[in-house]
Amino acid sequence: MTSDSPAGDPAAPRSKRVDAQRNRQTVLTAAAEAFVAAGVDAPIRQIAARAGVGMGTIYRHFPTRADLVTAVYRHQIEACAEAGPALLAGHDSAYDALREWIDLFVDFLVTKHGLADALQSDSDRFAALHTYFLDRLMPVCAELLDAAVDSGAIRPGTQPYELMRGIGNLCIGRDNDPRYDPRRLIDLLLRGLRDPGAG
Amino acid sequence: MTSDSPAGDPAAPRSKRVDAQRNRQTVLTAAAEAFVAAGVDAPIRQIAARAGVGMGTIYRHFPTRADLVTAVYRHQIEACAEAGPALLAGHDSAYDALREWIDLFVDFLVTKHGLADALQSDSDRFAALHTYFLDRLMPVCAELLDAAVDSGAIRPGTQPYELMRGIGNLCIGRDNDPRYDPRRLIDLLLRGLRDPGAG
DNA sequence: TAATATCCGGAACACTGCTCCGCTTTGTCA
DNA sequence: TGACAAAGCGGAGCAGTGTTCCGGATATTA
Repeated sequence: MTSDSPAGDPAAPRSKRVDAQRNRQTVLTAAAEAFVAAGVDAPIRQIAARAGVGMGTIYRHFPTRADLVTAVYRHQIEACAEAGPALLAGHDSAYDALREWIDLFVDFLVTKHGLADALQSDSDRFAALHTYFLDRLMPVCAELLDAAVDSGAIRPGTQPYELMRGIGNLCIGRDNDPRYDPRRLIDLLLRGLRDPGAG
Repeated sequence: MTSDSPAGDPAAPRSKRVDAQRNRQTVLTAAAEAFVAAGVDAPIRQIAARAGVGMGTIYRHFPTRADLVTAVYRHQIEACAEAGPALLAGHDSAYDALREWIDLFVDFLVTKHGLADALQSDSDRFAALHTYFLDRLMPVCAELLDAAVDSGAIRPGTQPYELMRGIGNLCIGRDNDPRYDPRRLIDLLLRGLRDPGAG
């Protein structure tokens, strides 16, 4: 939002060359397709071939893989972040808002093959992705969590970081094994979060 | 237990050469060290160098990485499996037995860096490891779970596979971030499992 | 149009898993 | 003991991946 606006920004020394802008978009599209087909681990060469560009082009626009993944999913991450306050405002029960937001978050993770895996990957390649997710979504989660605690629906003591990471972890696993549904376990988790002494 | 006994088995055509047995043990020791130092993803070349053998030797004794990991941790997996019935017999409350067994399981996973990650790895390299864990531990978990359900301590409906995999997933992440403790989330999970209508 | 800043492509390097086969060592039998 | 066959060993070599780098192509500007 700060660097993409070519119009009349006096601080911006110059706009990107049009071919560069075009390539950036082409790579983004190709990457999105490749991620669907092969997960966020799709080989760079494969993405480059699909986009019809060289590998160098991808690395110039997106120095790390996390940058590429972030760029591809930015809109959806933003949507998820913005849904938090909206849900809170639209529900009488903060707990219901929290639950629905988590549903959104889980849907996002499980439909992007390998995204949850990447988020918890031990490799440094995805560190920036991890950071971006946390920076953007953890405050939202914290707000919902606090509201639910304040309303007495859930017990205090659980930290937003831990909850988000736990949910993310439960979403790991790209197969469609019917024996494993992350949502059922997350449901259990939320149930365990409820304060038995409150409605 | 079936192939390691060289003594007097009439079905065994011949015992392994002593140098082969020695190498197998050397590799096992080196692998254990490497796993501690670099996780279960430690490069084969590295393990080979540490053991002072060629890569071919490792691949001959342990055709897949899962075989190597399995062999290294076999004793501990067995111990975990055998602890199940013992805990059940030693506790009045099946729920307490289940909880303690899960503690054991979690301790095992979190102390072996990257083991939980490997268990849920998308890669086929670890498929056999996954299978071994499940074959050996899922029946144990099922027994404990059934007993806890029968005693009325927890609600029915949760499958052992789902529970084990969920717990395994929660243990993923090799860092020691104090903000994330799998045990706290697993505690929440167990709390959600309890039948609110029972003691 | 000419000059130059920018960008592109992919060869090249490093690292990994894994296979394959010539050579070495061990066990056996006369 | 000596010789032979079977078993085992080592690591070169192939394939796939991430990442860097720079000569050449292209767009922009004067």
